[in-house]
Amino acid sequence: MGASLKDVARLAGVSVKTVSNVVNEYQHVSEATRSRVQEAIDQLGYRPNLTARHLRYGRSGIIGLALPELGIPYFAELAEEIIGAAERESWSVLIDQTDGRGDRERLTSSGARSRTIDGLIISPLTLDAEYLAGLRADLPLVLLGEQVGPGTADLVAIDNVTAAREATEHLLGLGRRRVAAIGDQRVSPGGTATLRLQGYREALAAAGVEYDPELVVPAESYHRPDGAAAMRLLLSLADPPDAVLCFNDLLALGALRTLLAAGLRVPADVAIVGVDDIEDGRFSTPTLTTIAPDKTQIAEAAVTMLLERVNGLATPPRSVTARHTLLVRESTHLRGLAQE
Amino acid sequence: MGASLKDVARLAGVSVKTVSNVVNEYQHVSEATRSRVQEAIDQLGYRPNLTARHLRYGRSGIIGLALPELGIPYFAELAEEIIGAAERESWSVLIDQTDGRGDRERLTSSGARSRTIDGLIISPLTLDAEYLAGLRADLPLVLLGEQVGPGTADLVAIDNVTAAREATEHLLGLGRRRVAAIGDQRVSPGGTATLRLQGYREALAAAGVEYDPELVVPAESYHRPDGAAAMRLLLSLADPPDAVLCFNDLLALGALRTLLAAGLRVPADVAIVGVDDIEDGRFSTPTLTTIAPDKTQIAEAAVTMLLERVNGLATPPRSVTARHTLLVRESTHLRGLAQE
DNA sequence: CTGAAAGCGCTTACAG
DNA sequence: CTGAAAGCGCTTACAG
Repeated sequence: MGASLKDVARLAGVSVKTVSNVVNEYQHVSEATRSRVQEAIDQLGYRPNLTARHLRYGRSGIIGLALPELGIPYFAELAEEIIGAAERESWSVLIDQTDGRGDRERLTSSGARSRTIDGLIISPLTLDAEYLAGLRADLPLVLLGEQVGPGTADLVAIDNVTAAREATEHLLGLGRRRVAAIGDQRVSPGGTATLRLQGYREALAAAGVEYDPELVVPAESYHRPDGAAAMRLLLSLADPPDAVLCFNDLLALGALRTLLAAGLRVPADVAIVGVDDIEDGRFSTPTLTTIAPDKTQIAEAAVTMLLERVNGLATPPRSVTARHTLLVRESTHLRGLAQE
Repeated sequence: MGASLKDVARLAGVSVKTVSNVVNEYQHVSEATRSRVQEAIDQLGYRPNLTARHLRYGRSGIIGLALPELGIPYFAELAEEIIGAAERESWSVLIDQTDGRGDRERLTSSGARSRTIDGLIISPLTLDAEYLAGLRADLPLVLLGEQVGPGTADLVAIDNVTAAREATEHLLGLGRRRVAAIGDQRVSPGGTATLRLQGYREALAAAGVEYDPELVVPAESYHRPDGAAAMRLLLSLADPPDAVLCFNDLLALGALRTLLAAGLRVPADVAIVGVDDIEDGRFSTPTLTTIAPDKTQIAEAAVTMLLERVNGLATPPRSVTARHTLLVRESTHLRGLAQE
């Protein structure tokens, strides 16, 4: 295949060490030697073998990114940011999709446990403890969005309670009093859904609106069809909602579809807020009001913390709270464009 | 850090070769030896070092996937399929984003040229020749969607001419005669856009409708804002269109937004067709008629062809034409749900 | 059925 | 400023 250091050394008539010095741009190589070596490199089309370099260094230069699925825009957008942040530090990213049919199979077949990664950024949204247990014990880990067990690893997340409270306050501020919530999940006790539900309830309580369990609809997953189905359920109530907080934008877009298909007006009849700020919501009709997490900040914090761990940092687990912003768009704004 | 084969061998009182035999499940290891070795493995928590294995084998077990950006749903969905197909063959996927600000910088900084990959699947939609030139000459390559130069590498794509012709015929079949096209690009002569434009023109010609260059609007990139802007341009014409073929779904969703915001009805006033069948179009209002490429087939063909090359196959470049289907939804179907 | 040794391509003390 | 040698952890002929 390709030429090795040894080949270059032979051709240039120098030692392997000298070639290595040139390749790695070390000082103290005479100009004459350097150019002779460079010539040999060009002539042979030599390229360093990173695998060998990694073996020597005891690391691969690759970090893993474990996500439920890239088909969910929020994760795709986040992956984009994380790959960018990692590349800026000269690291590569290997993506592992964890959701869908057969977590276990995939875990085994892809050899995630012993795979060539120096660290892992993982979004545990739908991950069971089993997945984590299957990982190398010494693998540096950063959790995205959600704690798994107490103080397991570094964490970066937005303040979910506050975010949900602000979104709900916004809906209440429009004068709505039948505010529903879509996306409840009881899988993980301290999970995202639980925190968002808490924020929702805090806002209701502060406004003196009674909490009605009937208005809280769970979602098995956070895709558009789940939101659509949940909204159909809410519309079938004797006293249906006039506003909905959806725990992500995909649920909100599904709910929106159900409302429009039922001939209802958004936001005139029902106002909607989502979470994530995916691009879809900026071009739907009506456009979608949402809580926008600072994805760039999340990606950069995750990569920074992970690389610190990879480089040997040994402090107790840390936690970064990323910024979030409520973006008011047409789905809650009566003078919006597409009101008809 | 972790234990090596040597450590296990020492603890079990056997040679390294024997441990390797056990780990790789070779025949001809006595049951007694096997269990003794297995015990040592468990005790030390030994895991094979893949980097070393890869160095030995002369390959990394990793393939690269170079895409414009994951933020474009079509690419995210395709990446999902490709990662899945690769994992089924026990290969990992490293993603390289090529678009956006500073292709060149990223190419250099990420070391794509010498990176640890055994082969590359690349979607050259927005890639310049420079990127390809920067790659290892001996790197097995599969192109996605679009040829770059004649017979450069294996290719998998749908029949773009036929797909565009069918979509246009569908619009003409609704009785529309002012059929616009959004997404023209003159960057690459034999590129996707050129082929789709050709199919569009063939359909017009076959229906005896005169080709009006005014109705063909270029798009610099294929995002929602490009589609929205192009549609605004079309609406400003003296004789605006009553149907639009968009060269991808994102353009179509952008165009849809412009139409609805302008108070027009879709499809009553203007019918729309896209290409890609991304999930967004299944939940927009109205839902989006589209050409659906068989993404699973594309992913599997690409991975299969690439791995064949990696394994030494040396035939001339091959070409796979993937299936596509026209999915008729509300944006061209008058009796659709959300007509109001 | 098992062992001792070479080598994948690199870097890094250790000499000179 | 440059060389010779060891070693990262693995697999694979080659012996026995």
